[in-house]
Amino acid sequence: MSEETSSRRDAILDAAAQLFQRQGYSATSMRQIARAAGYEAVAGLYNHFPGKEDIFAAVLERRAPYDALLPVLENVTGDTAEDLLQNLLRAVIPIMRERLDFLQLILIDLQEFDGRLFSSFLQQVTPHFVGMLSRLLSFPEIRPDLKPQIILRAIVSVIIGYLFTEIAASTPALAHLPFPPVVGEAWLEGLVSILIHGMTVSPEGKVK
Amino acid sequence: MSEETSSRRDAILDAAAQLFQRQGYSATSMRQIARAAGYEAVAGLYNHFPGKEDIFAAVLERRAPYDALLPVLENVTGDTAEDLLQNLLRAVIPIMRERLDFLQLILIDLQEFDGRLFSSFLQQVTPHFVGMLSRLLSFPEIRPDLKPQIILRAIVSVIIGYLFTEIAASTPALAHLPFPPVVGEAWLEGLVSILIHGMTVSPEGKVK
DNA sequence: GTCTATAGTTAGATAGAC
DNA sequence: GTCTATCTAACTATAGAC
Repeated sequence: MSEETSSRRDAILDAAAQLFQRQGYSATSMRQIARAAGYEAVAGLYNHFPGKEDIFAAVLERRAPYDALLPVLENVTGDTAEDLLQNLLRAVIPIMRERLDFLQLILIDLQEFDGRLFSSFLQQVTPHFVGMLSRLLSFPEIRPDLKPQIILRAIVSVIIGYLFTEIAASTPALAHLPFPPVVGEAWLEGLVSILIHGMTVSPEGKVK
Repeated sequence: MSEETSSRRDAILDAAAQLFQRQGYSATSMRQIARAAGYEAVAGLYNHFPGKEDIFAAVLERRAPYDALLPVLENVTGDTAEDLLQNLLRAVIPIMRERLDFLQLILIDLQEFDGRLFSSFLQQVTPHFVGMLSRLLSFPEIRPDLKPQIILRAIVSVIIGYLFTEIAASTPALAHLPFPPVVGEAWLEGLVSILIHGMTVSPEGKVK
């Protein structure tokens, strides 16, 4: 494997990633990938990968945000539960937002390969998530009536939901809401605030 | 259009829906649809639909949960904001959970057709969602510092995130969490409670 | 390692008998 | 409306010259 071949390999993966995201897996042909990667003919691809599925697997592995995500889950801290949660979401959501391409690839994996590659991603990430969760639960102000599983699912749900509404918000269909647009970090801050404090103020000023 | 042809048409749509969900759009062939619908040959399909894209569009339209969703958004009420929110989520989430098939079809639409059909769905649903939101905002205990757009997005995010973690929870990769399983309605109740009250108890017993 | 050429298969769609 | 038969085009993958 010389330096030339590895840069060719990278060109293939970059081209394939773009095409898979735009068109899906089955709708993207080996010929399209070859041409986008600078080849005249399909056959060149088979010098680097055994087949189409292997290209997709390599693309997904390459785009997985392990490098950015795992250190955050390992190291995020805070003086209070609120502080920790804010630091977590303010770190994780921008990471995932910059990798919406990875999210799209995961969706393809769920449809075309029954989520096999996604499962392997989850198995590598969840232990780190659980470590973060135990630090969060050690704070006394966390409501004792909430089970850890439910807190974990709520956090993950908000992250996923935020990313999806981010995609949906870019479609023209949602341009007709009778509200002025909210820009930048305000979205994230509002969501964090709701997750931590809720959207209501209890009449007694006391929660539950 | 006799009764026979319309039942044939239904058979085609049911067969196509299953195949599209399992395999995606491009990976599902007209021949597969024809056989699953009881035809010996492909040509039979073209007596009912001009082409493959038209079959997919008809499938999506047929599976869209307008009938169950719109009345809920129109009519849901409550004595307090908490009551209204609980009633809303407890009605909407089971509806969507029973229609996870629709969610999968939407994902296909996002990949294969740039979300064109999803946009049309959103345009029909969002006005009803906004109507519900204005009733919610009329309650005095809703935190005045939260903008309506952010509350709306938080609600939608939680619904979407809940549905996705529902799918992810069914994969074997998540069977190894060091927690006992939570069953049934407890998931939903916990999520609603967090959305309304947050996951922390403020030290002063006062929000923000 | 990259090319030309092509094998072998399958795709969506159609013509015409019945 | 459903069938048999078939068209044209595209697909993944490979063999072999260079």
